[in-house]
Amino acid sequence: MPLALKRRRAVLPEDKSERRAAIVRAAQELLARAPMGAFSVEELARRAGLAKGTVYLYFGTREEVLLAVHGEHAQRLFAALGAVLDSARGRADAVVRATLRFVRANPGFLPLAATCRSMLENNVGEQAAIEFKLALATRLGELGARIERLYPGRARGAGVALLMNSYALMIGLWQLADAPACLREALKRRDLRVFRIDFEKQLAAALLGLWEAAARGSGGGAR
Amino acid sequence: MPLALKRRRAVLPEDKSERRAAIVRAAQELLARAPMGAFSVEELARRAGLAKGTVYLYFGTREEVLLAVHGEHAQRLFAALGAVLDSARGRADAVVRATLRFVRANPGFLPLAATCRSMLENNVGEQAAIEFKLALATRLGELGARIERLYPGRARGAGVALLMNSYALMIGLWQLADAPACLREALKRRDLRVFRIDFEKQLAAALLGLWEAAARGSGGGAR
Amino acid sequence: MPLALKRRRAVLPEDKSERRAAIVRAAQELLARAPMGAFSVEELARRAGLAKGTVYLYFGTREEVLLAVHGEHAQRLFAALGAVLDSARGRADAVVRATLRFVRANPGFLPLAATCRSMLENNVGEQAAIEFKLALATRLGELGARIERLYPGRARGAGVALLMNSYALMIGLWQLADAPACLREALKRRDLRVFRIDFEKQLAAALLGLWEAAARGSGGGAR
Amino acid sequence: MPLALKRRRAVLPEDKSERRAAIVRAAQELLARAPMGAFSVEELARRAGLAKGTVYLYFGTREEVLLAVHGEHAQRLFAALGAVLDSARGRADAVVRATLRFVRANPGFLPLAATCRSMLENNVGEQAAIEFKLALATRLGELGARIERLYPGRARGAGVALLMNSYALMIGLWQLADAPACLREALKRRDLRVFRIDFEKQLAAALLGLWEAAARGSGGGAR
DNA sequence: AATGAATGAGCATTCATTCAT
DNA sequence: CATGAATGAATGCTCATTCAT
Repeated sequence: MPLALKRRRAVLPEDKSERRAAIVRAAQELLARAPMGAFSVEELARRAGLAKGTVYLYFGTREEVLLAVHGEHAQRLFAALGAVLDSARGRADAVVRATLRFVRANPGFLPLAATCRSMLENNVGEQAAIEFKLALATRLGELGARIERLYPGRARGAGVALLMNSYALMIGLWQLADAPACLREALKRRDLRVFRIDFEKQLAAALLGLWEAAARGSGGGAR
Repeated sequence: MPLALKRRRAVLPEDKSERRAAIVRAAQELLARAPMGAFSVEELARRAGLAKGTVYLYFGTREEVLLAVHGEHAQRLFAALGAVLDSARGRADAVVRATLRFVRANPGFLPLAATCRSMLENNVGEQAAIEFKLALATRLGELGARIERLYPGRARGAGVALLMNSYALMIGLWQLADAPACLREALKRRDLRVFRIDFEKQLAAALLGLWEAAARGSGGGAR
Repeated sequence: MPLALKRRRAVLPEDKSERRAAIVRAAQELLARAPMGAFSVEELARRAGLAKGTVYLYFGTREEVLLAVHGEHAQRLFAALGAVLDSARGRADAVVRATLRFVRANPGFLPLAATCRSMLENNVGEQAAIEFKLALATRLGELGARIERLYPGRARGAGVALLMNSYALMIGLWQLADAPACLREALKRRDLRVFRIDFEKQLAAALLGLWEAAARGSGGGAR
Repeated sequence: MPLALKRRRAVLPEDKSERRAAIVRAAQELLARAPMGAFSVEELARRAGLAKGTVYLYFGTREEVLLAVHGEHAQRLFAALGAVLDSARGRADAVVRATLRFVRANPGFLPLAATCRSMLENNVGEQAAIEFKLALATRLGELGARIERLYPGRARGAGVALLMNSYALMIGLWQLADAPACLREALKRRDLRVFRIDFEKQLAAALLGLWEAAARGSGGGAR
């Protein structure tokens, strides 16, 4: 005699992916509060209105949920960039503005992205990891190709490299710029002023350099 | 009732810092084997030939040991860059070569650097965090200033910004490029070839772009 | 990856409280062997045939288990006193005899009672502490009221005060009288004979004085 | 080459006992701040202006220091009672007043007394335990005898028993009455008002009953 | 005698994951 | 499918005590 009220079962495929999405959504909300994957599966399940075990029907491990969140972020970022490639024909300043807009609108993105690799390293099934990478790979390839078409004369692979360098700058600078709570106070000291980084400004400048160079055809064309 | 053959006591200040250094060294060795701070204090102490409690005489928490390792890495990197600014007058290709040489010679550097922020966030005393940042700040400031002298006409702060962007690129690209063990195999798939990144090549190209631009005076000069 | 032969699950509320009771019982057994809460949660769980983590499904901390044991003792003592108030109409000698009988039958009671306060101080959640006190408060109030009805003319609160004084005497005298192991031998010395206390005899005499006075109406009626 | 400034050596016996006393004094100060032996040997030594190791030249274990503090408290209490037996010829109300005055003046006394037995149980050498008890035994015997002389007609041992019962009441009631920090708030609840004990009032009443009965010759005369 | 560096036993607690119901 | 009770591995840190200097 089960005492708890069980959720209606998700039988249809669409119900299932809706449930899966609900979990990802709950994770995003939790991530917005406290940065980094600092929530328990218990919390996640509660927030999604499910039982702990149910989460494991849709995801293999806790980290796979985070990976899904990250994947969704990434898709959204790709979409934003794709849009700007269309609308602004890849003008560097437009790309940079779009990127910053995205970062601002998704406060959970950078903290999560910064820990993405250790997540994969730690506790993600091979299947899930491959699927994640696969989804990225496709979009990344497309986007890279479009960039190469916009900036003709670039080496094969220059578009993807540009995207990757941009991504690397974002997460790298964020790690540098986002002061941990325990240092908030100390950063006011004069001798630590080098670390009072205006993240957006510095990122904007760096990205601009990258994309303008790409547009002009100098540098960055690895691979 | 503690009872064991004890290490010779470190009474003099120089002995003490030698002992401290021994702990850092042991941590570096451990870090070389298994990536990321995946060693227990037990292991660390054993490797340093000390008792667990002794580690806590020299460091406040396990993470502070890691921070010290990272700090030492960073100093070494600064030294390498400083040398090349002297010898090669800051020529971009020399800087890039020195950077790659450093990265190759210190395999523990990037994995640790990539987790540095979450380390600070998690379990490091304010004191230790400040000292760490302080040591960096000084060197960073010096190095930045020297760069600005080499590349005249740059905005105030352009040197430090260049260094930070370089650092960000390094750790960002590494996170992107260094495939977790569980993906080694899968990366052979054709549809994942975008992620078969030649880290050194791509980093070299990106850094070159950055430093050449700085030398020329275009972009990157935030702050 | 947890893996073991698991206990049958306690799904129904009644099963759950049975499981909870099993833990308390195991603690009592352990307490009987070694005095004072000198057992690890590990031991406790093993004895209860559960995993360590399961203990924490039913209790918030190790100390809350001890508190539950103490609470049960106290309820039993109240029951014994209640019975004798009925059967012997509160005659002092009967109350005293019942008390001694209880103390003898529950060898773990006094050692635990004597440490009860420092337990609460140390590691008990507010919720658990309140529930514990609440359960006591009710019974204590009832019992006190009944005493006041038996010994008419007593001040409001005299019953509860009498019970508290009796309790205080019990644990206070026990602390004085129960020689620690390391003194067993030494107590044979002539010059320490003052400390060779016949606990039961002295407690009986003191309690008798207290209750007779209360019955007669002299003293003790604080609050 | 010892770098620290060492304290002047205590060579003469009087210097030694002065040093010992300094340690006890430091412990008392520490006990006044935070109740129960919640200070580390480190703190104790620092406060006494000594090194940790030095404490162990004068005391066998941390708990032996606490025992010495308790012993001193007890001697002081005995002195106070002795004085009042002289001055007031043992009048019950005077004894009670003196007791309360002592308790008020020595806020560390009751918390320490309440944990005294578990201290002896836990980590006190036999020698130290015997010496402690011996010092008490003598004074207790004397005081008991004087009481018996004041209240003639009492059984042999009635004086000591009265003192012990009084002591037991004190510490027992204190344990009952002194609400742990985590309950301060909750005690305001109406259903917990039984536990809002006015310690001094209840102790005074109980003690008065005890001593008046003793003076009159009824009860309490165990042993 | 005094110092303080070195020792290491000891342990509660969390929480991702499983799987019986 | 959904649930949530049960599991147990995993470990940083404290601090009383010792003893080389």
